[in-house]
Amino acid sequence: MTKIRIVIADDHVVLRSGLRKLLNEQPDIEVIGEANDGNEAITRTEELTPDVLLLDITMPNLGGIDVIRIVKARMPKVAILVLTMHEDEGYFIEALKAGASGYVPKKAADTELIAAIRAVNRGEVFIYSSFAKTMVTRMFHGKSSYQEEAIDRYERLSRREQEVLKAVAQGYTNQQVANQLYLSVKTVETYKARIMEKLNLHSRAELVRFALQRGLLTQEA
Amino acid sequence: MTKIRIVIADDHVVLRSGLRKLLNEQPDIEVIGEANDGNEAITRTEELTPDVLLLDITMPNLGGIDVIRIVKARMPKVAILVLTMHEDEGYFIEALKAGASGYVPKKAADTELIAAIRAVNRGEVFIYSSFAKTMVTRMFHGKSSYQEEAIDRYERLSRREQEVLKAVAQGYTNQQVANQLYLSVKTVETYKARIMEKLNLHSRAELVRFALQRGLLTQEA
DNA sequence: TAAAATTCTAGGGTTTTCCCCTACACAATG
DNA sequence: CATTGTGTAGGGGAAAACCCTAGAATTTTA
Repeated sequence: MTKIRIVIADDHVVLRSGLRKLLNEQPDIEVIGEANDGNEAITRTEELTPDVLLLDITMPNLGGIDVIRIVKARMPKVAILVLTMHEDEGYFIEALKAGASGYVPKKAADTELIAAIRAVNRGEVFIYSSFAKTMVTRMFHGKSSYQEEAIDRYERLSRREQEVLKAVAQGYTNQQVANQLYLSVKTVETYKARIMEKLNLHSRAELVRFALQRGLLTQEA
Repeated sequence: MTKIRIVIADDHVVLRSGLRKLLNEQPDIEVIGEANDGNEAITRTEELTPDVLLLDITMPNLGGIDVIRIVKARMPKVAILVLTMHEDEGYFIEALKAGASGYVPKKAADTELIAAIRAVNRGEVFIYSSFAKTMVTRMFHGKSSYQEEAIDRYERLSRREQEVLKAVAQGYTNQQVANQLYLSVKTVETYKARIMEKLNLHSRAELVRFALQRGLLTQEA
């Protein structure tokens, strides 16, 4: 009997250590490597070719969604299970679209995590119960497509537009953004208008909420 | 030889489970209880009177800083060790002021966490190395008092001012805030001006940054 | 308990910012 | 080679924000 070979990628060392103990206790699971950020996650996965990559989305250097895409492109046989503190449906959908096989929040029970690992290793898609429920509810209320489409469309913003979006959400005036990016205020205004149109937003408040959901606003920035 | 008795309070069940394994492996440490939110942290601590309360700051229902204050007021003998993903100096200082004996980020190594537990159990204050470093650096640059005072002064804002601060940071216009709170725009403008003065802020961007650091901007809100 | 400070509320007038529409060059794409 | 997307920007009017001032209510302090 071969064990399920796992690489854990999470920037919280304490969590990794704990998980390692927890998972190694299982008779059918073996942690074979760890990674501290997105880049490491990719190299470790390529080096070790695990059965399952247990991945946190919010990590320094390289965002988890991109890691999923890259790993899936290079090694489609590695099942990716996202383990995250985000209980946001936006991330959830995106992770699955990018190629993840499962999505488990950190507030899940350890037994659920283990069940998820086994499921994705068998080639199944594991959807954490409360997310499944939320999805159904949202769909009934017709909110799903509306909001998730907006979140999805973020990727279609050009680089400049993304920069402007972030700066505006941070509370800078158009003039200040223009100074930061060495542009005319007018140019910034145009970008902003296009952003609003593309994302179907109608006020700065909505724009800020969007940025928050996308994780664009952090302490460091 | 009596073991160090610990209660773990964190809303991430997976993390708790892992930590439990990790800590119970130590010969001198014993996890005697867990809590899923701030309220539970308090009741568990009162029920079990552990030697050390290992506490996450960001939890639902009751914020960690308040938990520190309450636990310290009711059971001053329990050492509180904060374990958090925040690497923000603001939280750090506040936690210590509120009565925590130590502060360890989740990205710390497991050995450091264990060392910290032993230290606070002995009655020492454990300061994670990088924070100590940051503190010293900040002091040399004179930034410490400046910014931390501002963070401190937040509590001196009146309730109305706090409401306005939050709403403005969320990107609402003064008019929109006024509508939400059933006030005149003019009143909101006055509050905003006072907030800016009290916190020594000079633009919406600074206000947003402040709100972010204070954790006033979250996905839910 | 009286005086002082703080808080809640809001208007007038000026300055700044934002928003709608328009415009053009360049690149990619079909 | 024409349509679409991106980077850039202006003019002019509307909206929002800012500075100053101010009174009533509440709280704190001397």
